[in-house]
Amino acid sequence: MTRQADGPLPALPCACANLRRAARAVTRVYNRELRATGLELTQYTLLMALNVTGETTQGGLGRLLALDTTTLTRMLRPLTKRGWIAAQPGDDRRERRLRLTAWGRRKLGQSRRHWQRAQEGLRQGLGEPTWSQMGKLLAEVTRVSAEV
Amino acid sequence: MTRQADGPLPALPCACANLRRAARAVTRVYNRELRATGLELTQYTLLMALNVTGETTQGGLGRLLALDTTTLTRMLRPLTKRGWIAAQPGDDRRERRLRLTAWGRRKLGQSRRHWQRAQEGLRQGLGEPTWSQMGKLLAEVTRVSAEV
DNA sequence: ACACACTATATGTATATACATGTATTCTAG
DNA sequence: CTAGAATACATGTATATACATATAGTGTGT
Repeated sequence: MTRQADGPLPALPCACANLRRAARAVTRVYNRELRATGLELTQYTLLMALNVTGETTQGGLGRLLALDTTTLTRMLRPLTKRGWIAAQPGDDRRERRLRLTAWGRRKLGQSRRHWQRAQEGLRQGLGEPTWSQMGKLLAEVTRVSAEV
Repeated sequence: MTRQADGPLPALPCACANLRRAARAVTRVYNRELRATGLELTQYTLLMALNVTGETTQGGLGRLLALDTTTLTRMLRPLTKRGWIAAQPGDDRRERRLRLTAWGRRKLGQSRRHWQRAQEGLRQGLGEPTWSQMGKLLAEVTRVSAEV
């Protein structure tokens, strides 16, 4: 990306644009650290989420991440291909039940310290009060947007 | 998207994942309102940004939006195709100078009230103090992430 | 003027993301 | 039990996004 020396970026009139711009900027920070692992932030997120939930369905994962389930169909493909996530039909045979494989857990474990460098860097850059404010704020924004 | 009745989504351990999840949820709110206009939020954002800056270069627009300039090459294509944005080489002939056309300004004007419905809905849903907190917070997050 | 570093954008490739629609499966009213 | 509604996921299609690399243009030191 083209870097800049122009000081802080002016706020945009659109809250959504500001949010997406922030997401791009932050994603770059995390991806830079994760580069060494061969995982991208979004892929790390899927493994992390599955590790948190334990076995779940594609729809359940999509709801947790506020991701369209049909988007997940394709996002999961490279991860199942590489053997980090396993999928099999559930008792309700429309469902795909997803779980981390042993390899997936290992991959997640090996990548965690890289992820953590990014996360700690951001936390330090923001400072503790701002950091925890961000957590609360994002939860609230997501809640409000999802319930509309 | 699959809707949910599960109450608030649990926070994820990763700040970037939380940020991206919020961005997806909020983007859906805006896109729902913008649907009637034939513009998507990201396209509205480009028109809005060009309207704010006036004539600028592709690189300048990318820096403003924290978007890779090579990403813009393709994001701009449908908008120039439809005649809302005009591009021509600058005095420095490597540059593409971009500007809103009259049509583009009109399109932006016609779409503004739809955009505003989304923005006002979100603002009301969050309440004024949280709303302005969000503005400051996103500015800070973007600044910190961009300067690393 | 020239060689070389530097900059701005384009292209190749891969993933992320959503919506409309299709298909298989499950549920439910009668 | 069955017809039709509802659900879960897959596919088609379009845009969003980034990075590596290619190309063309600019600036600079000698």
